Amino acid sequence: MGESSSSTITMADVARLAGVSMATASRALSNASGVAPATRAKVLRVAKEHDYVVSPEASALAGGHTGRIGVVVPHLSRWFFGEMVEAIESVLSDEGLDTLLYVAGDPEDRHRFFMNLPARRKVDAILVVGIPLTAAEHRQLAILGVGVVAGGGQFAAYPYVSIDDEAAAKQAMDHLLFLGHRRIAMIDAIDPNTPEWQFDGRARAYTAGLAHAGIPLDSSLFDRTDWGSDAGAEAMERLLSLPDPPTAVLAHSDEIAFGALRTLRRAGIRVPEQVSVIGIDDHPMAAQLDLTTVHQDVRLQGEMVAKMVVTMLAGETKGEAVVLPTHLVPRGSTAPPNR
Amino acid sequence: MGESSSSTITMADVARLAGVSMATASRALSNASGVAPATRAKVLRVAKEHDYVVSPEASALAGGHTGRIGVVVPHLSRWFFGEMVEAIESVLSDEGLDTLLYVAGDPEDRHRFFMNLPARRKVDAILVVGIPLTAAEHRQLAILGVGVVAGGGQFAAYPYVSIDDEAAAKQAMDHLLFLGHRRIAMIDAIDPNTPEWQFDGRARAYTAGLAHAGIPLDSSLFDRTDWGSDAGAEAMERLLSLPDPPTAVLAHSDEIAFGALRTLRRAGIRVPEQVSVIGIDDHPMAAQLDLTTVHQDVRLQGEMVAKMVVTMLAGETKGEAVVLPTHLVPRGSTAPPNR
DNA sequence: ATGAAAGCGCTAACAC
DNA sequence: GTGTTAGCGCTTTCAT
Repeated sequence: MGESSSSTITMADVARLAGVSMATASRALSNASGVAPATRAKVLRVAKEHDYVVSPEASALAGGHTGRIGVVVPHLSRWFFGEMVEAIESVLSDEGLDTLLYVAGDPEDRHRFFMNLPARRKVDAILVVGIPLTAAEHRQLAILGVGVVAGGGQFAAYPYVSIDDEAAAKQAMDHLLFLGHRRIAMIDAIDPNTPEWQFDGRARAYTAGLAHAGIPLDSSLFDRTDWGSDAGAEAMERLLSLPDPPTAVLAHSDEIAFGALRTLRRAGIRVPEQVSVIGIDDHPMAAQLDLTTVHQDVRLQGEMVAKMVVTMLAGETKGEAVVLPTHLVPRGSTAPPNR
Repeated sequence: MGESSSSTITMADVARLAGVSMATASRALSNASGVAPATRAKVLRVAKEHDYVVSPEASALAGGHTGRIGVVVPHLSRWFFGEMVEAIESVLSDEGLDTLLYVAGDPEDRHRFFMNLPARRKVDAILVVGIPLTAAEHRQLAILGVGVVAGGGQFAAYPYVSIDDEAAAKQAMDHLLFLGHRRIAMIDAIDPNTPEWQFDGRARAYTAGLAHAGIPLDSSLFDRTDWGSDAGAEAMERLLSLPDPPTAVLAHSDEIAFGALRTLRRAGIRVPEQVSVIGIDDHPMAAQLDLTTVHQDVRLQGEMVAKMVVTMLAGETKGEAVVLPTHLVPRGSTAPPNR
């Protein structure tokens, strides 16, 4: 009854109670080798009886590692990242590692994160999700002096887990082309000033797909904007106000596609009869909205990238890169063109 | 050029380099009082020059606090929790506190979290989001020996920030009743075996609203299921197969409402002409789907609950509770009944 | 297999 | 205002 006098018990106490030295107690508790089974058992029993857990701070100070992994994401309110972090946390906690979360989405937070490095001396490794790093950021991360693994995007500099963005977008483009579309627009989430040589994979697949089909690129059909459904809605408005609107739209993501669908519905334009729309990601709401899209397994990516850091921590650092497959999910928002 | 020899510099080094004692260096660096401005400046300069940051482990060990807040959520892939955690992390990081994330949604994870208490000795406070605790869990949390603050739900035991669920659902019910509906169904996210005396606020508002309008409760119209749009879709199927289907549906959440809308659309039933649907939360996709709903400010809740722990840590522990207002957002999914 | 002892890097009394 | 001195609770050689 009542809380057991929560007066923190130390390892010294446990050692004494078990009739062994602190060294032995430490070995037993940390599951190290060189302890007689019987001794280990006794120590463990005493520890359990007194509800003892080692002080992570002291352990880290003396031992050199923190047992924490820093996870850096640009957002959490977007489904993709929430799902990813949920999967990562699940694996890490199974491994007895803690997740230290850093949200560094908008430019200001991002700058602060990479300049101040709040994770310094606090983590054993860093997991960067969905943030393609600049050279300067890459240099800053190196200061942390810990391993880095990346996920959910294309990163040459670190071991990573990702889909092939270009391949995914190609699957979407192939679908539209197969249906017979030739006047195809893309709404991309990318800075409008980005030069062609550093287009993201999805944009490259768009231009390549057109080129391959012998369709000249009409720059008015290549709309660059923000991510998010509002941006998608506005982009669709621009596309509709064109003298010769597209018969099909490839959205950089499902969320952008949602916005495009909204604009089309409000304009009274029927999908897919008058305009086809295809997204990428297979967001949970895509099924709801009957949006044709390209599926990627986000949860699996999170699990794999988390396992990758665990492996790295274990010292078996293979500088690997895992690329997960994607596939088309045909639904009701795409059909052959009527023009 | 190259990484500055990352050999970790200690406070002793900084002190020596600045020509002061470690104590003074410590005071200067921790922004404590009792240091001559000039001295402080010098220490700070030396520290910056050598790119020094204190060891959190050592500091925690000696000082007694960790600088970390444990944040416990049931999910992250759902918008509500992602948004909440994003807001919390934002405030905490502004305060120089780190966010230790724990996802304890499904029964198994939840049990493990509360039994093993992985956060023990690792955090200065705990923030529980969206998990109404059982008495046993409450007792377990006490073992942590740190302050607890709750958010996103109704919690009597701790200081908390939340909306008034009953009031929010009442706003929805009032709207439906005002429109003239009398055959109103509710799809609730609650275990079907829950006795009436421990209904959640939203369910209470439903039964109370009916009673107030003199409408007898038809238990076949009160559908209890899981959260999530799939559950909502299935519940709507059940409601449609009733001999006398409802003219309006109150969904426990927007996500459930999304599922209901899907079923209605697939059944070719027009909304709101034949059936009205109203949700609660004002999920970003609600606007997209033109769903009438009750708005709550999730981001603000996250910010406030985070500030509450900061206040608590500062010692000004007011056992307060903040209840944020909600309001109806009329959109196109509700209209007067036609039957 | 076990123990003794030396830190890990810092904070907090307590003196001066 | 600044310095001295104990620890904080553990891990880890190095002995035994």
